[in-house]
Amino acid sequence: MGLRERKKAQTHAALSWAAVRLTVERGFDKVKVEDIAEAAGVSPRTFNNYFSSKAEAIAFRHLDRCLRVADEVRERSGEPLWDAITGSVLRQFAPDAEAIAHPPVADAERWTEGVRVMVAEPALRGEMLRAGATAEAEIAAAVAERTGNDLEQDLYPHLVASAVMGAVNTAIAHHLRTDAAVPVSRLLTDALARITAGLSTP
Amino acid sequence: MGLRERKKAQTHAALSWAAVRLTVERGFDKVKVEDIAEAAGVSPRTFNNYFSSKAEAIAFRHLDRCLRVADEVRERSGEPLWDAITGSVLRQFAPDAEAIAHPPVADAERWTEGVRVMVAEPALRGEMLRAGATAEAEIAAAVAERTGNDLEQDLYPHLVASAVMGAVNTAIAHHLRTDAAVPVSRLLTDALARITAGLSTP
DNA sequence: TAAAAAATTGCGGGCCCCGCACATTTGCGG
DNA sequence: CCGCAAATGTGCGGGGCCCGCAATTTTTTA
Repeated sequence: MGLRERKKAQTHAALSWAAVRLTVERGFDKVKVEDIAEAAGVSPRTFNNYFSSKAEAIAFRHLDRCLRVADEVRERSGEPLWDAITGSVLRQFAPDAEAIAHPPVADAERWTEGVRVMVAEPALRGEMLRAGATAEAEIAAAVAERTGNDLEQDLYPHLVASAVMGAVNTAIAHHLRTDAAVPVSRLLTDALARITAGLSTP
Repeated sequence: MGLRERKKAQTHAALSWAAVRLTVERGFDKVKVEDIAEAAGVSPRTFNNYFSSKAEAIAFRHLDRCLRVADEVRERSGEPLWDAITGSVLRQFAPDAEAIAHPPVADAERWTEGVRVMVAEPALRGEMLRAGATAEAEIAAAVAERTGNDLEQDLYPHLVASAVMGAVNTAIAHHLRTDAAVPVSRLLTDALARITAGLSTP
């Protein structure tokens, strides 16, 4: 990867990180595109060269994580499908590598509360879900690749992808709803296990 | 219901129908809020008293259908859970009661093609998914009511709701992707059956 | 090092959405 | 049947988002 692409990726990350941080701190509609651009050190106009909306910039990190699940499922063709899926999901969502990779936030309490407010924002929920749907398509393709299904004609890979993203969303929502009484990893494994086993019996 | 509420419901329906029709005919970004308001016979300002965005107006009919599924699941407490779910879903989505209830479109070919373009619109996909998520919460509540689960603490009702909406979305997407070779009702029953049975085996 | 390709920026404009105040309509009790 | 309170519709104005376009700066390539 040349210097050019690396800089682009950096700007992408800087913008999306700034968008998330400011939104968590102040709330969605108290952050102007201008603020985000300034925090990332680019002009306001440049912001929209990278993201087509403020919401998209915020959802970008979520999209990225979900897409990595698809990639990992593709790579792990050695183990059984559902082991690969569960493993990939846990890797991306369990220890919340996010929090570690970035400048750790001073007040963790305030931060998670801000996140709660953020994900409740209607405008963002739509964009988050859209990110999930985009990733879902990739996961479906990865599954079809592994199982030999036809991505166009067969329902199975799409059902799997949809169920996986549904389980992930449900687990995360539960985690945010209850106060982290149960570790996310357990919620994720539980949810995925129940999906594979079938939901007919409570 | 008084005359007041009935008029409100009428305006709601008129606006959302106009929004859908114009969007299908011309494409999302060639329809201005002004156009929709005019087609519904109200002022542009009034539009935003009913819907907080153009996309929301278009997704409203989808939301309505999904919410009716939740209602019906609540009502049908006589039969087993999954029978109630499948039945409710089929009732709402199978014969596409939509097309019958409204002034039938002249050129059905052109219409479905327009719908295909419409649902591909990024701005709308987010809003559609958001509608699905809203309905999902209601369905989860309905399921919890029936099974005696705790809506806050238990994962099961949320998993069921998520899987159901996922199945519906997947089936509809499949229907739009392939050219109606298989009836929607069959796709829906198939998808739901596979969900309940478990997805572990292709 | 010069030319080509690509990214950033400023400007201008269209549109969306909302708050506010005012007009209009509706429901209700006398 | 009537007038009044409450709810709804409307016009105006503004803030903000997003994009097309063209000029400018930066990076790559020859």
